[in-house]
Amino acid sequence: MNISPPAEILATEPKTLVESAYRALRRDIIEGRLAPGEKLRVEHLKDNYGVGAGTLREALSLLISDALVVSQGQRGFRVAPVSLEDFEDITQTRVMLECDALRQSIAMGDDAWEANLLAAFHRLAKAEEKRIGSEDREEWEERNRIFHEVLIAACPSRWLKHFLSILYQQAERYRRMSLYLQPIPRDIHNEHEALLHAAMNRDADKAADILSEHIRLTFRSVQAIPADQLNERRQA
Amino acid sequence: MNISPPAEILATEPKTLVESAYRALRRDIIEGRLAPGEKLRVEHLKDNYGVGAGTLREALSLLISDALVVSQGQRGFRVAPVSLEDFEDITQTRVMLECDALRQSIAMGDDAWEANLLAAFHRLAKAEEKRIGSEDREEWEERNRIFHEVLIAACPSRWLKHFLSILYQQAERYRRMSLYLQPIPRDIHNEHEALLHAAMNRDADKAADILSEHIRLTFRSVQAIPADQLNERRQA
DNA sequence: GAATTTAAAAATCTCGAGAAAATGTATTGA
DNA sequence: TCAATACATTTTCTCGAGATTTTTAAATTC
Repeated sequence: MNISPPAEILATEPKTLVESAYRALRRDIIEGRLAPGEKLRVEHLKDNYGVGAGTLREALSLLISDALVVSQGQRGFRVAPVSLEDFEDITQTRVMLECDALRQSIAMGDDAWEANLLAAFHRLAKAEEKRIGSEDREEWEERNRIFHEVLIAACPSRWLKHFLSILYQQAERYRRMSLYLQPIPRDIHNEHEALLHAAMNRDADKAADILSEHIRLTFRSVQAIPADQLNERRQA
Repeated sequence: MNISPPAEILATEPKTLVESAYRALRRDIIEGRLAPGEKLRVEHLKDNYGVGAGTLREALSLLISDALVVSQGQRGFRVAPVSLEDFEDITQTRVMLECDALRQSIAMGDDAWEANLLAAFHRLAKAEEKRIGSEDREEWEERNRIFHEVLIAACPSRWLKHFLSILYQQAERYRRMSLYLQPIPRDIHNEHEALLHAAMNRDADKAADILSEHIRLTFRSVQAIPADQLNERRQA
């Protein structure tokens, strides 16, 4: 068997230097190597990413779409700041949109959707087994994202899915702060499994309830982070 | 009296050439001077907007945030295409988000919000009186946007408002196609007035109903446009 | 000592030219 | 006639250097 997620979810090759720099920067921001609020000096960064100044500026402009970078005219770029208030907003907005998208997806999903969902869950479960503090962390992150995307893949609204992809990215940035600090992670596997079964049984109400709680739990674990550690840089 | 809308809604001066080009391009796309799907050649456009190639590329990158421009690596930029399917999606998503935001705004709005709302409606009404086919059209567009923004201004969710501003821009692009072609506009004034009163009376259900219908009516008038006129360029 | 002014330094913003890729056209061969 | 290949043109992408603005620091004044 060769079950794989839908093509539009798989990452495509970067064709230009702008896109490479864009992805590298996005990774560094989401994973916290560039600290929230940090100033992004073009002259300094262009060496790190091996591109020219104009190219880097373009990549930074693209990151404004994702609200991972902010800029004010003549005062350069900064990593978007973080706050508990902001993450609460992200969480609530995401609950509303993702539940709606999930209901639509459950209502419209066909056999292929079910198959993709099952496959995505399986891939995620495999990554969860060996996740204990290794470098498979990135693998798990990727598969978790795909599972959530496949869940709502059958929702026909492109705009809803577009907004959710932005919110997911934002949430991942906060979530990593929690997982990085928290020694005892909650049992995410069971939540995913319950979500899978509710979706496969086409029980939209139950699935939406589980998803809401799933998203809100992440907020609570971030809420527990000491405020002064929220803006810290991680790793090099 | 010097009642004016909240500062964050008022347009700020462009401080850089990138921003100027960004705004000029955005205007030209929304108002249809650059046709949907049209190729945006940097070498050709940089003269029209009086900036260098790099600067124009940066402005185009910013327009990707607004989903008014699309790009594929090594194949340049294009004006985002339009379709009835897309506008239906925009409409539905906007109905959901804007009604939710309106309910929150009605629940949280204070006296200042009421005053701003009343003022915004008054300014809009004045523009509606003399709107019949003159160049005050742009004035009306601006005041219509501000009225809708003030309606939901008391909603505390920044993300909701951010997404709505994107959707509003998109909808405006479609709406202009309809108003440009349609000789008999519907009575938008009464819809706005009913919306104002429901909001001032804090009747969230009624306000949401009116707003839903208000947004959906726009979709229907665009639906009536012949398909072959949807992708046409307007004016020079 | 605090606040304003002045000057130096750093960073941003901007442009035009060159390298890489894609598009369009002509040529060749079946 | 059609398909495939090779060439020429167009366009995109990329870089480094110069102009403008902001930031930093020191010096002056009250």
